[in-house]
Amino acid sequence: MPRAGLSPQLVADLALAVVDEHGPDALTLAAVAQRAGVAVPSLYKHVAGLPALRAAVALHCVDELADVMAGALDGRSSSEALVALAHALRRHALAHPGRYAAAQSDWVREPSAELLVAGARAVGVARAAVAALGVPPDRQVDAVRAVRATLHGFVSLELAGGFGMPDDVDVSFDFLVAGLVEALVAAGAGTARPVVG
Amino acid sequence: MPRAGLSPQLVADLALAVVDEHGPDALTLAAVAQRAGVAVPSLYKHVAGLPALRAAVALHCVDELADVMAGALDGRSSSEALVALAHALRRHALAHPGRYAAAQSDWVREPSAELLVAGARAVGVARAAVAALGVPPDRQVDAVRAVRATLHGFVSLELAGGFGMPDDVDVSFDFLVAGLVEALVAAGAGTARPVVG
DNA sequence: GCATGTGGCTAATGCAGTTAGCTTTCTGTT
DNA sequence: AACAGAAAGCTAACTGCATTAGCCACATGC
Repeated sequence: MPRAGLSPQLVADLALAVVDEHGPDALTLAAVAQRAGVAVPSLYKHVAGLPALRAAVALHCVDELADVMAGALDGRSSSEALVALAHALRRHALAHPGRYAAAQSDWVREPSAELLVAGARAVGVARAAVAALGVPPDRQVDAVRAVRATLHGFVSLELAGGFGMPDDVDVSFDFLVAGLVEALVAAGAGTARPVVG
Repeated sequence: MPRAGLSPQLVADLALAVVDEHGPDALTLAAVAQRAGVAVPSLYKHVAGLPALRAAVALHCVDELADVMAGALDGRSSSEALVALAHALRRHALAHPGRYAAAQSDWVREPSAELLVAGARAVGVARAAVAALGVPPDRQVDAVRAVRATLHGFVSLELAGGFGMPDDVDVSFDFLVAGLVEALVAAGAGTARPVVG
């Protein structure tokens, strides 16, 4: 019985590969053990159980998503920033649908503090984007919620195969993002000159 | 061994109750059998298995959602219709989170023809709403996708507990819906007078 | 009043996660 | 170099779930 040379990191990487190839629902200890060339209980030497493995994968995916979002903002301002964020997020989700799904908050039953921090970082990036658009502070929470709802709604419907019509989905996304930017800019303008009109 | 008097309908109703109380993930044959006061294999006399039971529940939930949406449109026109649809959908989802989740397309692996028809009906209602807003036919697919993405995105994030900030979620929703209506009206106006401006 | 079909049941199988406890291998100290 | 102990693998066993097979009893129809 030669040692397989596992480690918590390697187990998490294998789990990530499963999620990448077959989606979060396919993440089972059996699948990971098979990839590791190891019996299922052996995994418990490196990870506390399935929920812990899920938590590790989710943390990685949320961090990655936050990185993608932050990278899109880099060097851009005003509406360009939000548009770039939107496209970067969708591109990432389409390229790694399993990871995107694993980053959603309903996949892990009891989120750890680390996971909450990672999620907060992603939200912070979105907040920076709406701030760059001129949305005043007292509207930023609403604006961030609008951004998240819009982008997540579109991408999750698209990934779930919810768009049956043959019409170009890229066009629909551009349409949606344009409307979002417009609405947020208007909100900014509205509060920027509160009593003038 | 007195007969329990089950029927496919009754089994589906019990399944719906499980989904209502504990969410779609908690729907197991064991849970339904317990409610029915019956051994698990007995259920197979009335339903083909767990996937079939899920399909039945999903069909009911999608139909119900389409009804709610259609009911909101009743007697309303222009932007009022879409606003009413939005609030009716969110109200229904918050009142029956399990049913709303069960109505999503990723919950059933292989949707039946019936389920697709029910989904198409819901989409048709959304299309009627955007048409009432003056969105021209060649923009309606984009508009419907925007409506679905916006509403589903917001509601699913809210149900997943994704909104950590203490700020009023009702206000955020109104903000989002107002922006959506505005963007769709603008799209209608834009295509109504294509070359004038 | 019996024959039949239907609606229950128990038993058994397979697959998932998890725990316990054993053995082997690596490592680090003397 | 030898050995002690920790770390990493294993098998065995248990639980909960879905599913299938096959049995038995009730209810109905002739």
